[in-house]
Amino acid sequence: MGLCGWEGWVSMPDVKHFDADAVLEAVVRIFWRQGVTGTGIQDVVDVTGLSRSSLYATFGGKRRLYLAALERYTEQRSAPSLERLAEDERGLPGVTDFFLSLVDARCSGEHARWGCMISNAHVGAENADADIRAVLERQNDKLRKAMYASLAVARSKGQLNPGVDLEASAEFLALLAHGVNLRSRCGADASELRQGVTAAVAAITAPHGGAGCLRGT
Amino acid sequence: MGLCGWEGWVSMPDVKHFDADAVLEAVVRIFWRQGVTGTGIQDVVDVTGLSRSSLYATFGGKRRLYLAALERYTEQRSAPSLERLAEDERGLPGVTDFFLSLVDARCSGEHARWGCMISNAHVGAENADADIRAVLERQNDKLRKAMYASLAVARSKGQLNPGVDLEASAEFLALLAHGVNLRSRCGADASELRQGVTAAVAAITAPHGGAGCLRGT
DNA sequence: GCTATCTTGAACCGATCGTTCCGAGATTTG
DNA sequence: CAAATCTCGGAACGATCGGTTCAAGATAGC
Repeated sequence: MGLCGWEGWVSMPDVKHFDADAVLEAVVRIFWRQGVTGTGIQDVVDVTGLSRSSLYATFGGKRRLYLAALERYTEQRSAPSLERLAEDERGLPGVTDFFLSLVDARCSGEHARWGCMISNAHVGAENADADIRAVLERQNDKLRKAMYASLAVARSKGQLNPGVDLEASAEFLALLAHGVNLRSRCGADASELRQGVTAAVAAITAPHGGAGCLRGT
Repeated sequence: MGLCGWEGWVSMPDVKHFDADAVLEAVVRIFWRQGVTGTGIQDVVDVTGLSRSSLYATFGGKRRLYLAALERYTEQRSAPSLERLAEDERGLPGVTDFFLSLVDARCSGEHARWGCMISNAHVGAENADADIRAVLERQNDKLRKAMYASLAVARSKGQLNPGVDLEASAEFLALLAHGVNLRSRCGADASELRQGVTAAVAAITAPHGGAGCLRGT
């Protein structure tokens, strides 16, 4: 913005007096918890500690601010676990781990009952914005593709029930993740959620050593 | 309110000039679409056609108004399909029908892309209210119990995979329904959602005549 | 120190928030 | 018709909304 290199010389009389990254993280947290309509600029001012003018000079406005926070969330919070899932070489155990750690993250620790910022954005008025909706759609694609990758590994390892459709099951597991995120906002028991996701993974598991196929007892 | 029968006589000079039920239905629709934080009293005035004073005299305030709308939604929109599911005697076909008609209702027709008012309320700031949260929890219980009932029928008919846990699977299908509701708000394809829910039901289906269990070809 | 640039807090803008109040008009009873 | 009572439209309440402006303070290079 200031150092656009006009013709050789440029002055830099002052620098930002705050850590823009730390500020954005605080913004993520409040939008994550309260949503965009539930959060006022004053709230953002309060949690970041900087002034309205600095906020607007740096980010531009509520819409741009939320968009920046949403992108940061996807990169820092969502993408890592999705990549871990997509690159997991274990198959179904990777899927199970994904869901169990999801339940943990949603029900305990610092962000308990906050849900997922992506899932939350599906419901709020923010989904009317095309740019925001594009982020949500892109992230949902990532989730589904990560699920598909792990399911494909599971198939190659013979962990999957023969009748399981990879594409459709990836979709259904993605929907399940959204359901977990949503229910966690209302204080759902972690054990209940664990039961649910465990049952879902068990349902697509091949009837080898696990449950199922026991006939006499 | 007016006819509390003091001492034999009571006056009734005027009656309400509007259909309270029709008004509440309009309130349901706007809260359903926009949520509680996204809807102003002015919006309610606009869609109902009556004035602020009548609104407050009849319902009491925004909180009470939303609560009344939420209860009406559960009775008129949610409960019927849940009861149909719970009393369905077909087993898994009943579950499939529930999900397919859910997808239809969420993706087409008058209320397309509105999601479910119950699911939506999980995300909004309204879930901080104890009374509202009680409604959400009660309704989620109904959903899970209805699923359980249909799964129990399915088991008795031998439609279920032997390893399927009724309780846990009811939970997982309830989560799936929330996922469908949530994704529909972002414009998810009906065909995608149908694929997902179909795969979920297929996963718990016994390997009889359907998919699965085909060994040679 | 001087100057240029950026940061920042405070004030202000029009609009909207949820809520309250009152007068005018409608309606039922005697 | 007259009296009593309720309804309801509209104005107005104070507070907060998102957004802008501006002068004073801080910081850099000269």
